Amino acid sequence: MVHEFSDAGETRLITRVCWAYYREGLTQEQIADRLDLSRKRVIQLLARGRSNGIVHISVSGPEGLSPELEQALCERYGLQASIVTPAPLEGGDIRELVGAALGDFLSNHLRNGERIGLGWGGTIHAATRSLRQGSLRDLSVVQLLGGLTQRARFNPFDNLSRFASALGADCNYLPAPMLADTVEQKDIFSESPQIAEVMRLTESLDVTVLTAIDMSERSGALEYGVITKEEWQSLKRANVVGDICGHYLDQDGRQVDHSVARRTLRSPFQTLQNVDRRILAAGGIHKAEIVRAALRAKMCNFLITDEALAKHLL
Amino acid sequence: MVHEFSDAGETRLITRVCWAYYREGLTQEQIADRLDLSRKRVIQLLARGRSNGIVHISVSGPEGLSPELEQALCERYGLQASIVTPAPLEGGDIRELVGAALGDFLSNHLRNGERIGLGWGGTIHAATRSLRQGSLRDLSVVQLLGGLTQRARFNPFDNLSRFASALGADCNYLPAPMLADTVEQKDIFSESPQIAEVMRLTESLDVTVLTAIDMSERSGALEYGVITKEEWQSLKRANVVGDICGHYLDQDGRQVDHSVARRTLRSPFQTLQNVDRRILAAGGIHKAEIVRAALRAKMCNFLITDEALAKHLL
DNA sequence: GCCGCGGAGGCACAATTGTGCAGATTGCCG
DNA sequence: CGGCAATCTGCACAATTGTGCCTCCGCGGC
Repeated sequence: MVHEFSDAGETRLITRVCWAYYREGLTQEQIADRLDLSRKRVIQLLARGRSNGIVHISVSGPEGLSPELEQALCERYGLQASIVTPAPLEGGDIRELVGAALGDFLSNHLRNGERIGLGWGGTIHAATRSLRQGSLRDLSVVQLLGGLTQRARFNPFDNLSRFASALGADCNYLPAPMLADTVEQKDIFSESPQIAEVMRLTESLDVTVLTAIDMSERSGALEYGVITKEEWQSLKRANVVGDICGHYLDQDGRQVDHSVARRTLRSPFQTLQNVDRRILAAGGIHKAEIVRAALRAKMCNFLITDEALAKHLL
Repeated sequence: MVHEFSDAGETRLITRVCWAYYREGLTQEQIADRLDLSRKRVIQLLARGRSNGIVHISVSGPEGLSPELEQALCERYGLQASIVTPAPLEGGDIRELVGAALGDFLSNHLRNGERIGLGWGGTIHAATRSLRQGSLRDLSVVQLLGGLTQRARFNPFDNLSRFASALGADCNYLPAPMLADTVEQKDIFSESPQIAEVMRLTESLDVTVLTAIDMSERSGALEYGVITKEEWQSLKRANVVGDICGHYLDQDGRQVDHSVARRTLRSPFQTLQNVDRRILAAGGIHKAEIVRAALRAKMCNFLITDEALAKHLL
């Protein structure tokens, strides 16, 4: 975490080693000999190459991963495309898998010069590790909702910076808390020139990458202290099933007017709806309700999810 | 080679296994247990997934593989882009490496619905193994020059069919010999409706994938019996340094009028020049002269090559 | 100068992967 | 029905890869 940006020579070496290993098919030992490195170091360089996107491994059949489910989701909910990752054979973190699929998808889907709005969460965090380096130029990334104060495991700021650095994109932070203490405070933030400027950027996005927060006990909202237990209970009483980038929805996809919602600093609903390509990535059955709500509200036209959730939605 | 197209269930299983291995990170043994397969079979399925593009491994730094050389080539020869693969650490077949880079590049570069003209040779053969499956739709591939009669290792027909099946593209064969016995014979072929129709297709290509044949002793032209030893000598005397898809050039990139050239059945020079994106993939210093000639003639605006040849060109 | 810290190399061992071989099974053909 | 060929399985072994541990070295603080 300390030297996020290692020097260029290092990157060079990683590329060379990864090429020799994955393309030329040499063994680690051969590479170590030829390049005069220890085998240990070769292993380490390979690992780094994999984790920062110099090496990119994608898996996809001719018609996608789970053709029927993908097809069915598209038809049922009027999506432009969807990706359904196979159910994990072994426990494993679903966010890793869905995130990997998201990263893959974005690597192929984005075009030079596009502006991307970014949500936050474990899924996006995982996606950064699957973004392919190179190829794309002049991207910029914009934060869609405020940050968290404490150093949580997944912080929108951290999310954004990793994502941007993986793509070599410009970074537009929204330097404000996700949830203000009062509506008045939120308004003060919103009206500050810096924040208003970033908000304006969200009016000309090419793509959004959205994430869903659910209201279950294991919800990230509680886990990372976005909201208090009391707020959580209050939201549940108001029939909220979760939120998409700070927009709280009931099970039919209607926005719920609630104190928490009014105090949340994020790009407005209409602005998000106007974006051409809206990608929602979420996995795990505990997110079924909120994802269904998002689909009903047409908040996304691309869905990336896992087999279990896909089946629940159909 | 027998069951080129294995049944869909097989493909399905491969995808599943590859996903579990490369994405979930399970060991082969775990996968064998969960899916009730022998470990041997898992290994085999993984290998098949890699070789037919279900699994795709790409290696590329943030600015490409050899940024300086790539940059320099673009400037010197007015290319839109170029890719230079690192020099192999160990012997190894250069065509495999350049071909892999070509496959990679095409996987990212092609767009839905495009029509691709295809040359032939070991490089293209290798590229088919690096084409990523899925993502692309409604492509079609057109053969740019005639085929060979004997079952050589790399036959344009074989090349084309592998390439097309890897991309799920339509296939347009040019059912005629690459080199006719006489000019009259060639004309008869050219005028036959079937062949004329395919030739017409080459007038509306979006992309061409060209290959260079050199005139050295180890040239593919001799190796695969395209031309006889006598013709080879005669071409050399006429200052021919090689050919690009049946167009024989001297070292300055001028077309050479020679009996062999006149008898070769291929898409005309002007037609090829009119194509928007013209990709030439060739590696190895023995191809330096013909590649330089091709660059001078502006036959390509994308070049994929290896480090050794790139340095020779600069 | 001394100490502690962090990174890199070397070594050894464990896990994983690749491959060859004998034997069983399947399906096809005569 | 028997034989044959192709394929799969289980097993064993070799190669490759991953990891922990110890040591050495350089560096900065005290």
